[in-house]
Amino acid sequence: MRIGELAKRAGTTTRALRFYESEGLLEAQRTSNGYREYDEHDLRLVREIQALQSVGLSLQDTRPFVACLRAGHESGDSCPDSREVYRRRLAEVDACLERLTTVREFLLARLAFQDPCVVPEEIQCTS
Amino acid sequence: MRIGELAKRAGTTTRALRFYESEGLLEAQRTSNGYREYDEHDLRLVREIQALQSVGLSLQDTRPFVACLRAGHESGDSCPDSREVYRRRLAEVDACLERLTTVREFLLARLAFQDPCVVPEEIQCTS
DNA sequence: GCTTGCCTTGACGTGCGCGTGAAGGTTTAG
DNA sequence: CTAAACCTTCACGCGCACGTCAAGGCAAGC
Repeated sequence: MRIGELAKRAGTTTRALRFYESEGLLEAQRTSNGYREYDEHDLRLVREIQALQSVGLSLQDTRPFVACLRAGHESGDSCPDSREVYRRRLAEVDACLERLTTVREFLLARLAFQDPCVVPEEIQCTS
Repeated sequence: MRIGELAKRAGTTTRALRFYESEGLLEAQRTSNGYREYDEHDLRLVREIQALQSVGLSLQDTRPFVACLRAGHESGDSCPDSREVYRRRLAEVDACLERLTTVREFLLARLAFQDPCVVPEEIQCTS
């Protein structure tokens, strides 16, 4: 399939797919006229990238997973580097949960006109 | 006190304080030479802004609190608008907690080689 | 053969919030 | 006298994942 169809099936845009390629995450065969040609394997790869992004991983973080799939593994998360990324993200999420719980208590306390509780230093909590 | 001292006491920069002023959050008396002159009340205001930011509120969100203090109230969060901001942020935080909990379960499942669970659509979870 | 709609590359723009940097000048402190 | 602190305004940065536009090449239906 060509890039437009892949984009449609993956629910994204051609621009995003070309961007992934420029980042070395997605490779495409080329037909004689220069068009990119993809198969089901590529669709799966894009879906993997999307799934990883949806749990808050950056595009850079998806590299080990892509490499793992390229190396022939059944799933992208069976390689050590991928699992390390998972562990790192898990630690981030845990820190975020703790932080947000504190924030929540602060808000509840203020709404209840109680003493303000102390909110500790900042942590990045994204997506 | 002048802007440098206020910045130091509040643990911020003179640039940030001027920025707050440009946003209408902080007002200053001016001495004859044009220098900004602040008092303890202003320091308290800056600290309030910082506290609100630390629980994930934007500078815009701090406006009602500042207005409340300006209106002469003892604390910035005793006015209806301020409390509405708290409630809105609380709802955001709750959505974030739910989302991050799902993400956490996804990561744990993948790390345990179990079936991947579905992660729902994205929510902004910042600070 | 003409229109429509794919596709190509490349350079630059966007959004967002929260400031920061630089330039160029005046006042104060020691 | 000199360095540090202050003043103003305009513009720029940052992080990241793309979006937008430009200028043009193929393909397929009518």
